Order: sequence, then structure tokens, then C-alpha cells
Amino acid sequence: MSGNSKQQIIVAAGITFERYGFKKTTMDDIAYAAGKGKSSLYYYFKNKEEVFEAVVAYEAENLVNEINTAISGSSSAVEKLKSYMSVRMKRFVKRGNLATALNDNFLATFSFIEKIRDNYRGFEIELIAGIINEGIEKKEFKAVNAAFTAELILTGMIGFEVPLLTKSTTFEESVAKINSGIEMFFYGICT
Amino acid sequence: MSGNSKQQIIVAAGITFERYGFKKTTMDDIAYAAGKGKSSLYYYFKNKEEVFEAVVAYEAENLVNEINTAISGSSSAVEKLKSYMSVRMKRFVKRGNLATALNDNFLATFSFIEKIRDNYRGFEIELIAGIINEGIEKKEFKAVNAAFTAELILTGMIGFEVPLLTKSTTFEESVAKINSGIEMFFYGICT
DNA sequence: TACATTTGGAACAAAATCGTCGAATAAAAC
DNA sequence: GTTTTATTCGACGATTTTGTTCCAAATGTA
Repeated sequence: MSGNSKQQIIVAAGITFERYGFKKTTMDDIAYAAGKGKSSLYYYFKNKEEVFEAVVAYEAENLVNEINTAISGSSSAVEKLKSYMSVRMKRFVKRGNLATALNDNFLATFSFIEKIRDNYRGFEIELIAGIINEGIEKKEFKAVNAAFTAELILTGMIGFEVPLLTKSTTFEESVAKINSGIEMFFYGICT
Repeated sequence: MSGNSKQQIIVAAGITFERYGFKKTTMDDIAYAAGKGKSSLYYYFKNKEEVFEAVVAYEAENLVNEINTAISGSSSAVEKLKSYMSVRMKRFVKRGNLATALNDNFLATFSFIEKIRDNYRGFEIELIAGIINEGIEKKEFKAVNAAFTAELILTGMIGFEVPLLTKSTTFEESVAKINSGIEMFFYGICT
């Protein structure tokens, strides 16, 4: 059963990467956390970067589910967009792999981060644009260009992440900033 | 001013040790966090272990102040003892240097940990015994042997720490366990 | 200027780490 | 039962990292 062991490794690696960051995590650490020998990792992954890539992909998938759950709870487009942004940004701050990846100078240059980001971006743009269109129909939002506005919001969120990551604040402070930041986002777009 | 730079290093080292643990923290990490060159550390400390020792000593001192503040807030002996135990155990779980030191097999053998622990133990025994005596005078506690009971309580607390550290629980869960554990402590001793 | 204190760049031996290889073991297929 | 395939692990070499030392430069001080 390749699926089981591989999954085990990905989960163990996720915990370890989150704790120590990419650079400080050794293949031995991951193997130990997964309860396997180091060289077994190389049966499933080519190298450390590939393990990290798998972890990030796995967590991105989880994030999608979390977002869908959060969205399904609310009926108005405003609430949907708010809960989407809240989940998305809190998750970004708390679960540290993507955060670490961007924070770490060592990883900033890694091209696969950009790749994953780009892949994921498409999904996000579509999601946001869909909500905006719904909001326009319901007259909650102005009649803007949905796709363009979605790009704008996503860009804004990403831009907003940077000071949250570079400034070393507590999680609670970050959440407070996120919430007030999200509120600000809606002043310009609501009818 | 030797004091300033040395203090800077101790604080920076404390943050870094807390984050990565003793083994994963490099002298470069500490130097970078302190804004100094790596070899400058060796002007103040003989080696990495000595830096760690200084950090632990500094944090122990801080803990004493924190405990004194917590105690001074309450008037009854029961409350004093409760707040002492609460501060002491929460601090132990949260601020991770001592915890890491005990958790990490690599450090378990280090004798200076035992040394610091022993030094600190005297202070704690005295403090607890003082509160117990006060409680006895005020008829809050039974007329027990204060010194012996203090030993008992301290031993119990240390024993209680172990499952909190080995089991990987969240901080909130730990706090809940600590609080219910502390409550349990008082059923046998109160009048 | 003379002296003590403090810093950091360069160097190096020892340790850690990544990734490979081949053998051992378990599972599956025949 | 034998052959084939999937999976794990110990040991190893090449390379990088890390702890520590040494010394010259910088900075403060009288």
C-alpha cells in the first residue's frame, strides 16, 4: 500500500516542517516522525524539496475544503466573501508551511513555491469572482468587473500578508489586524 | 558596557532556543538574532552550553519575580498556593526552554540542568513551606509538617509535568489539566 | 597617545546531512 | 513453491554546516 506510507510521511513532514521550518528540518527528522528509515523516504520522494512540495499541496487541498465549509455556512455574498477571506488569512498566518516558505530567504527563490501559488491562484480567483457575481445579482455589490475585482482582492490579501509575516506579532494580534483589515475591504465595494 | 551586550545575547538566545530547541539552534542563529558576529559570542561565553545555562538562569530569575507578583495579589494562603502552582506550571509548559531541555534526550544527561533544578528547588520549598505555615496559622490548612508537605507538593507538581510534556497536547488542554490538577491538590489539605 | 574592551572575518577540524546503493524483507503473482 | 514486485533499512561517500579558535581591526577611555 503505497498510499498509506506516503500519506504517513506527508503528515509527519508537515508537522516537522511547521515546527522547525524547511531548512532546520532534516530527512532524519521526518523519517523519525514517520516511524521509518531515512532512505525509505527516497522511495517515495526524490528529495527534500519534493517532500515539502507534497506537504504544501496537501495543505492547500485541506484549505480548499475548509474554505468550502466556511462558505456554505453563510447565505449572503458579503458574508461568504468575509468568511472566505477570514479563513484564508488566518490559515495562512497560523499553519506555518506556506508562511515559513515565504518568510525564509532561503526558500523565497524556490520556483516551485511560485508554481503552487500560481496553480492555486486560479482556483481562488474563480471562487472570489463567483461570490462577487452572486453579490452583484443580489445587489449587495456594485456592478463591477468580477474577474478584475477578484484579482484586486487577491492581490490585496497577499499584500496584506507581508507585514503580518515580517512583523513578529502574536497570533491574536494578527487575527485582530486581519479582521479589521477585512472590514476595511468592504467599505468600498458594498452598496 | 559588557552587561548590555551580554544581556542582548541572552535574550536573543532565549528566543532562538525556545523556537528551535538546543540542538537545532546554531551559534550563527543566536549571533544573527543578537545582531552580532558569531565569534563575538565567544567573548562572553565559553561555548554553546554556557549560553544555554545563562538563558535558563535568567528565565528562572524571571519566574521568581512572576511568582512573587502573583502571590502578592492574594491574601489567603489557599489563594497564594493556588496562584503559585498555577503560574509555576503554566510557565513551565509555555516557556519552553526548561521543557525542551527535559524533553530532549540529547539534553537529559546534561548535569547543569540538574544543578539549576536543585538550586531552584530550595527556593521553591521555602516558598511553599512559608505559605503552608501561614495557612496553618490562619486555620486554612490542617496542622501538617510544612517542610515535608512542601516537598510533597513540589514532587507532585514535577511528577505532574511529565505527562504534560510527553503527551503532545495543546496549550489550552494543558492549562485545563493543570487547573483541574491544582483543584485536586486542595481536597486533601483544606480544613 | 596608550591602553583596555569589544567586534567580526578567516580558518579549520569535527560533526551533521543529503542522497545513493545494495541487500534484506514482505507481499503479490504465477 | 518459485518468481517477481513492492517496500524498508543499514552503511557509505561527498559535501555542507557548525562549533570553536585566532588575530587584526575598531571602538571606547584616560
